[in-house]
Amino acid sequence: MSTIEKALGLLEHFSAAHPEIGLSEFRTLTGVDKGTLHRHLTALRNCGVLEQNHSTRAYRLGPAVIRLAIVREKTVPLAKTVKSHIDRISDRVQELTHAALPEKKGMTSIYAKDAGSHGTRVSFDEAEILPFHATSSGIAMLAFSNEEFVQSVLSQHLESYTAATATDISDVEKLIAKARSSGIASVDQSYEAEVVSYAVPFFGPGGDAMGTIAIATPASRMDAALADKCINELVAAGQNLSHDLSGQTPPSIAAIWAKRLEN
Amino acid sequence: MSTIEKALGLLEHFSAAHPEIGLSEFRTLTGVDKGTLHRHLTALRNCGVLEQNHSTRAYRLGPAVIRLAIVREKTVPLAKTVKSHIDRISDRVQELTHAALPEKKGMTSIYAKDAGSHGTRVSFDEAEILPFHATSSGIAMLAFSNEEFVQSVLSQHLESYTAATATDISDVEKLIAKARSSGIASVDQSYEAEVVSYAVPFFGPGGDAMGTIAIATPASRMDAALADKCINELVAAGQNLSHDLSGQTPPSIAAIWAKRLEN
DNA sequence: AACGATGGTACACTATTTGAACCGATGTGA
DNA sequence: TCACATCGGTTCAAATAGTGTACCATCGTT
Repeated sequence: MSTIEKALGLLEHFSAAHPEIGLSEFRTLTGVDKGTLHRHLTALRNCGVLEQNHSTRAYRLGPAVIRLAIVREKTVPLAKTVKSHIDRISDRVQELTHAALPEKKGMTSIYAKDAGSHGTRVSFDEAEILPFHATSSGIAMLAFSNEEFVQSVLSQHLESYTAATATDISDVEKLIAKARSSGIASVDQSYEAEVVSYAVPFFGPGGDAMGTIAIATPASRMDAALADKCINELVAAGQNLSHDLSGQTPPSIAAIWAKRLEN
Repeated sequence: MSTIEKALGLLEHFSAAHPEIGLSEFRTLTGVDKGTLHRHLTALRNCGVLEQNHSTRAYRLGPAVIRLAIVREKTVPLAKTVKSHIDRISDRVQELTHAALPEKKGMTSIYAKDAGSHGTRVSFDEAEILPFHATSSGIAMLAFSNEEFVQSVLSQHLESYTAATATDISDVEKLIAKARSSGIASVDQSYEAEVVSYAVPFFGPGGDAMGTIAIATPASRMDAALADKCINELVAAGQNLSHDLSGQTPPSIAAIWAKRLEN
């Protein structure tokens, strides 16, 4: 693996829950030698990708990533487009709705909205990492990605989060197969207890899945009527969002989705 | 220079005006060997920092930067804080107001607002790179950065943008000295003709300048009264913004600013 | 069909990266 | 106060990964 990939891999350890990481902590997180780590971290700091807390010397993400994100958004106005669809669904279904993009370790949510006024609601943070095998977003992504990527994900350790988490490769493959045939992924309390969710992918130019949109609700509130509503909204949004991003929905999925909306 | 820095340096070539860059174009931009470039670019692509246009094979910024920016913003809520101050100034002065952060090649604007309803207005793009020596933001930043950084900037070629651009080191140093003594930087049509601007830095914890806020107006509209208004707004915002970011304004500047606001 | 672009690849050479050992500062408990 | 632990950071010989030349494949154009 190139040093570039090793160094950039370090950035994956930063999250909203873990925004600053010191040298020693990095060593325990990664197992990489201290000297090497230090050189990588200072290189990243010199580029503005990281900066250091003056008092603790711990590293955190730096200002350079802001510019990159702005330029990216001007290049591919994904956040803006996604936002409008999520807002619409959230408004109509009155449940937590979010969009996520694939990263190495899982899907990372880039926007979430909960318009609901219910007493119980699903808690959720942007930039959270959602494991592929245990969340509807992850299954939806895997179901419409190339087999090579699926296998690389499934060959890693499949952590268990609740009693219902699928931790066997064959079980996850069943979820994937079901998502492929139905055009929609669903999981029942497999990542967080008392939370069920549905997800669909959206497609970019070239017909490959770019990311997912999902609805998560408390298990107690989910029934056949709500499930139907969620699925219809997601399928419609999957089509429209792909279209807005000048993407191409693969014909096979387009057919399944169209059939779903007829009913 | 480490390979990490070389590779990440490639990202500087992407901008809103130049969102996709092919291999050969990169070669002419950087002068780096094609083989090396290709390996660096694919490494960045593997990390999600870049992605490739399917049809043209050209590279553009990838989805990974979105997550990084979200996490960064959750770590240091700069954009949010800056936005509220810019909106306020823009509203009160009715002229184009923006905030910028230092990058290697110059200041990059992260947020801009033009509340003005005038016939003439300054055109402006976010993520634009503003050269240090020719813009008020750049001078404001240099004036309150360490001397080592100032010299590294001044020792590079100082491009001329208008007839009024300061291209001599000594001329730029005069602008810097003036900004240091007055607590505010100003340039008169030195980057774009018919545009004059004022800028102040804001400070982070540790008392070092994190970035700048600036007002730019058409030269025709600027007079002593408007200049006074701009300066007062900027100075007040420089103080407040530094405070909101839990930063420390260095005592010397704090004194100059306080004096300014007394009048 | 030859040409000139383009993006991408293979391999010998060598320069960069690596990691064990070391340094200095800070903090802590006996 | 002292010894000890822990922190971030540095050094330098050994080894690995990076480099650039040369070459290949594909696409459009002439």
